Amino acid sequence: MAPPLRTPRSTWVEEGLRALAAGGPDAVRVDALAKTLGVTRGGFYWHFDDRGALLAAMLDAWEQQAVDNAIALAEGGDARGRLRQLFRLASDSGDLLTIDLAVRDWARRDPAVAERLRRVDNRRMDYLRAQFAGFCADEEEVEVRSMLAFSVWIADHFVAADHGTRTRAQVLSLAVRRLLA
Amino acid sequence: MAPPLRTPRSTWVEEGLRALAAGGPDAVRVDALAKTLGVTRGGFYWHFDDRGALLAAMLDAWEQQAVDNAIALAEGGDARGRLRQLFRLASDSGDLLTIDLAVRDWARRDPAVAERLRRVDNRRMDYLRAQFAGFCADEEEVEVRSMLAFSVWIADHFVAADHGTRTRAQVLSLAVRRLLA
Amino acid sequence: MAPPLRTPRSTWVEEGLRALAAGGPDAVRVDALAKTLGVTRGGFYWHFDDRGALLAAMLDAWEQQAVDNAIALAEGGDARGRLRQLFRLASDSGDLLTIDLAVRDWARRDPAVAERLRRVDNRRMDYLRAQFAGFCADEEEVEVRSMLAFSVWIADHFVAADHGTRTRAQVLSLAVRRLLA
Amino acid sequence: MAPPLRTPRSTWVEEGLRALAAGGPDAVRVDALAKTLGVTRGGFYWHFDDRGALLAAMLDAWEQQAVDNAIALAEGGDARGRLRQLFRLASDSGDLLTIDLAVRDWARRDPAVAERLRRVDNRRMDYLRAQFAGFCADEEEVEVRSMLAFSVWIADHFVAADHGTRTRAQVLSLAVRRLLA
DNA sequence: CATGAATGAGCCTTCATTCAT
DNA sequence: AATGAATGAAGGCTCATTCAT
Repeated sequence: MAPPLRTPRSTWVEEGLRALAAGGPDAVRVDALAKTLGVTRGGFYWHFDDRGALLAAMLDAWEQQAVDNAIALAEGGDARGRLRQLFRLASDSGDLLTIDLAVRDWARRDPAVAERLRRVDNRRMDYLRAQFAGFCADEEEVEVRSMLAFSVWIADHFVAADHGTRTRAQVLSLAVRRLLA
Repeated sequence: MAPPLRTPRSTWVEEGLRALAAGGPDAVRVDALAKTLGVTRGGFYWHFDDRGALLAAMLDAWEQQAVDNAIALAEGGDARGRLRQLFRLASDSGDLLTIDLAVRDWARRDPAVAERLRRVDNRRMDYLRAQFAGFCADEEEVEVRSMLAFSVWIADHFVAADHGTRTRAQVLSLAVRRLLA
Repeated sequence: MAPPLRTPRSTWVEEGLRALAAGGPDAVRVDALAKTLGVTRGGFYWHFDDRGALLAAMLDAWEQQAVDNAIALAEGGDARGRLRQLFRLASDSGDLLTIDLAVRDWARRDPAVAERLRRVDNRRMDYLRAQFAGFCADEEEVEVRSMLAFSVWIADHFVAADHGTRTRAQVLSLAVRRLLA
Repeated sequence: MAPPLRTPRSTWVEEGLRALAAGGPDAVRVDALAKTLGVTRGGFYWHFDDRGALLAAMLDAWEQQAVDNAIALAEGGDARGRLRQLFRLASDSGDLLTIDLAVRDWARRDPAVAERLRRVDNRRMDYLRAQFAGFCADEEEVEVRSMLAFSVWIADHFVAADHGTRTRAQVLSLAVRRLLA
């Protein structure tokens, strides 16, 4: 909020990702960002050729973070522990996840974004497969469980239904127990 | 394409839903629709107070369809058969599903839309629960399976990952077999 | 200046040509025209797809006028009389001529404009040739005189030099006498 | 292209004239020049108060060159030879001429430029008169021929018409022969 | 002399909306 | 119901200019 004398490129990217998460790619408007950053929109064009260049930079940053994040989560414990940890973090780390959802939606309309998303999702699935393979001999079983796990993770933020007397977290935890059996 | 002399309200709604599916709520632009319908925007304002009124009407129409559709799918066979049928149709009925995804994304930004989505999703989950209860005694088990099924259905259209030597359809079918066990 | 309730397309074209004459193609700015016409720039886009469409329409209008004008000047008298008339009018009809000069300059930077200019100039030269051929047997002589006449006409508005004790008009008239000899 | 460690004032002026020739005064943009010179616009403002100062300096340089050039062309031979030489060079020396045309056009919109152009054109006409007077007794004749010669020179670059079976150069040469008779 | 960064005015274009017919 | 035309608020981009370093 405090207008820094110099607004580095990265600041624009971060603010852009925030806007993306909040309102989708259409909400990434140059002067909206400028206003939020307390600078004028003219300065933006020092760092970026045009709005498209910002969107591209944002995708780069997101891809970077998404991968780094997956790697960071891998630390410590055994396979089951790592998976449990993954699910726990999924519910928490709001910011990264909201960006993820926004990118996922964006991908439905932009083939280039779809391609990047595929790259990231594949790396995540690879990681899931590696974990399930740690305690699950049948390769087919590994694939199905990985897919179910990933689906639950994604759908968690798109499904709006209630679960009667149980909370969503409870049902999730039951599902996880089954997947880790 | 053939411009009917009179363009009824419903035509605007249908075209609006098509635009929503293709590009999200921001793509529902009055003159874009008018151009597609081969008329000028003037007529629009005879049917609707403003753009917001169209969006509301679109949501009404979608809610109606989404429920009718779930009911229509219930026909014939036993519980397992109905669930299998559900999954089969989910992969096919492109149009309705694309609208569904667009609404789901829209809901993340608009509380009123979120509320409607919750209503619709709850009815769908109720239907799923009823089917699983048909061959599954444990209530907890019913809830978990319903949730997994719904998650897979939703995530199917958001996940971009590949499945190695298997196709997505194959993995899906393996997952369904497990859920129906 | 009085804002008419309806501003027809032709008004934009006329005002555009005025701006072109006064400041070259770069001076044909949408909101400058709008301000002059007393309307908002938004209305412009009802009549034209974009600024380029206006420039194209302006060129069409100019080509039309330039040709009609040359034909209109052909009326009455013998060949020498028509040529004298041409030179007389050239000095007077300020508006059309200023547009002509602006187009001529514009053509140096835009190949499409250059092509149109060539069309118009060729028709004018054809007309000059026809007149000189009326009293001049040698074809070569006709070509040279036509070229000199056209050159004098064009250069008249680009040459800034003085002529000592004589006015430019006097020297011009001497030159014309020689060309008509 | 090789960026000198120090970019002297004259470099900016030369590049400015190049831009003027290519696209008119509007094309003389500070950062466009900077980019071409491989430096940033910062240095520009060390040499010039503002854009206007550069334009003024460009005009100074052009006036200087235009006069030097006219004098340089005067060398050797008799009057007729010098005139022939003038016409020959006119067709060739592309760069200087293109600048000349751009200035001539600019003058139509800027009185200060018009004034400078008048000065330069007058010196050129004086030179032409001196040559024609070398073999032409009648003063009136001298004036008319000078004017025609200058007109042909100027118009040569503004007229777009064709000359049927003859090339423009051929018609020009015929015209010159007549003027030197 | 020069760079990196920013300002602010100005221009082009889009779009929801209004209104007379 | 619909057309033709216009308004006005955004929003994207360019460019002359300024300024700290």
